[in-house]
Amino acid sequence: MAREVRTRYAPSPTGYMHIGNLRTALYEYLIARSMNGKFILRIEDTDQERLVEGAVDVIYNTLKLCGLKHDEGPDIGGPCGPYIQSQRRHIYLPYARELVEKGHAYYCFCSKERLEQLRSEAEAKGETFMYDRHCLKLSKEEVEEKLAKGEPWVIRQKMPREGSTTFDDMVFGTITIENNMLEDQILIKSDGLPTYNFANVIDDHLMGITHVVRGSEYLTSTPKYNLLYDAFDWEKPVYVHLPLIVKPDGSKLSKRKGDASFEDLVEMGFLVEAIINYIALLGWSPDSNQEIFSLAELEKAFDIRRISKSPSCFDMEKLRWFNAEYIRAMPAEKFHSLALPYLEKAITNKAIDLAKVSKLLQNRVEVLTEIPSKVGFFNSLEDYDLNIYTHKKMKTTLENSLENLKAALPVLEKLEPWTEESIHSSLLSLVESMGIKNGQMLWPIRTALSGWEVTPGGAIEIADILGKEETVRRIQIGIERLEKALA
RNA sequence: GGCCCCAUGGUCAAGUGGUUAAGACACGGCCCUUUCAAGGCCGUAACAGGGGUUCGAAUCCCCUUGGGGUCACCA
Repeated sequence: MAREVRTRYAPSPTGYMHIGNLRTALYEYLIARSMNGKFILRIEDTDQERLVEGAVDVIYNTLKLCGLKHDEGPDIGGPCGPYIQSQRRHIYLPYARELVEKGHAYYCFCSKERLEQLRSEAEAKGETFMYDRHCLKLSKEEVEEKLAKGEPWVIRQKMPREGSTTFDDMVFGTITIENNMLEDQILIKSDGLPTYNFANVIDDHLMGITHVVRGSEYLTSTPKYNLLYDAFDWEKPVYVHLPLIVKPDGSKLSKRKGDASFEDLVEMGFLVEAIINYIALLGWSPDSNQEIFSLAELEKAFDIRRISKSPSCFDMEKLRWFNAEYIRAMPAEKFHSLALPYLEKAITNKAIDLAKVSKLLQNRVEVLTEIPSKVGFFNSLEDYDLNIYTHKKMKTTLENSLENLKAALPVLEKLEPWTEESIHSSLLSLVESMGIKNGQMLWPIRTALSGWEVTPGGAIEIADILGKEETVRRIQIGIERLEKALA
């Protein structure tokens, strides 16, 4: 029987969840779920210099928001704990020592200064710097002596100098790297903690990870990890390297350049379901034409073999479309509850029924944050350019607008009860009796009621929401202003 | 620069030797219509270039070009 599939999401807590990281987490989750496996969260905080306060919470919150429930992790425990590398610090050194004994690694006492100098010398000559194995020559006695003296040390992996290393990746296929390209990388740092390069191998093995899923930037260093697995005689995992997500200009997403993180997108008014749906399709495609996927549907449909190799571009427009699809598909009450915080800020007039405004908005909004800019006229009528009354297609002019507003005013003043239906029928029968086009009546009314050229909803819906009193008042203002202009 | 990887419309992408080269976003047009949306219908638009292999290449091989990644006591 095959081993249980186990994947892991192993972020370092930088306090910033970029879209590529999130997609990696999503794919790891989907691979595990689609194969009845386990999804593990492990925090890779071996870089003490980059620790960020509260960063781990960002990770928990994001996973939770997105519904990527892990089966094991720092917060919920599990059989392979602890799940935070800094809390596992004591387990790595013995493994490194084992490697030293076996001849696959060695102590190095070179100072950072020496290395920096060698590096800059190489750079000056236009060469690629690679550690010169200065400390490999040290005898066992010399090493013991330096250790006894308390000289700072690191442990380096001893790479083979000849031959090549080949591995298979589920998405990129067979990859071969010449061994002489591999540097004797540091396994244990002078602070006693392992580097990512070492810790990830030890932990992945100890945690029984079967599928190592990560960005394609790790492709060229994977041979080093396999050499480690071989040195320990451990079973190697299946590798799934993911193509990068890039910006429209082709460069990769980065925090430094201010590219949107997951949190930013949420703040920008995007729904997590839409974000997940969109990024799932960035680099993976189903075997159907289905575009809209819930997380549960993704769990069923996901297939590693359909991950693409080429990098894909993060397209805000497409995300907006997904977001709009989710907004339109949700029940009106749900949309209203999401829209409410934005509406309450934009509309302070308590007479306005915000639920009705939400109904108007649901089909007209792609992201929640654009709500305020669409509803200001409900709150109060601002001065507007009278030229809006003139509309060629509606066949309206200043003159007939005035005329029609004057005709509508008494009808509306008398109207009882004040409902969308009653407004509709009274206005339309007025139109009929006057023998004019609908637009010639409704365009001027909508203009008078809103003062805007474009509004969510038409004259009737707006009149209903505004209420009789305010509707009449705004029409009167329109009449007065038109009369003044035409006088 | 060395090494590794990638290459279908502006974007996401299907396609695994024989297709009129899907679909989606965006864009344009039309319809619907009280503005704007939504919805419906239609349309513009692609196999980077050059060599092979083959009866036949988007699909296989090579070269070129372009793009990306990687070369840390970061992950």
